[in-house]
Amino acid sequence: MPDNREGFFKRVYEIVGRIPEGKVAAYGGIARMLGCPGGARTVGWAMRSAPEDMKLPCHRVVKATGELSPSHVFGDPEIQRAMLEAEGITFRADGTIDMERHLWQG
DNA sequence: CAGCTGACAATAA
DNA sequence: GTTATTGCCAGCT
Repeated sequence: MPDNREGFFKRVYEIVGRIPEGKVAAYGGIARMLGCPGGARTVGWAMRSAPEDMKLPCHRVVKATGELSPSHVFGDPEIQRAMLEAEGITFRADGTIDMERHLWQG
């Protein structure tokens, strides 16, 4: 495909914005949709640079293991947890998400 | 121009 | 089962 890195951000924003409510996507999962299976870090880095103006549900993007992203990202550790809980995401006793129930695949 | 960093993931010990 | 290390892509310094 023609534009790859040019619209990498846009591509990530689009995928993240397509995550349905009550579901979560892994960084590596999104990277895989983009065609970059090893671009897990790049996806996360794109989120960090993603402006709030996009209203991207970054809280729906978590690690492949089901762990939430580092707390310092949202400012407080319970922010993402509360958001996902409000969305209908179920957490395990470890505080990780049930990827088997909420793992979203494009 | 070259090297480093960063919201990860997978493999090895 | 847990911990440590390496690999990946794109943007910055």
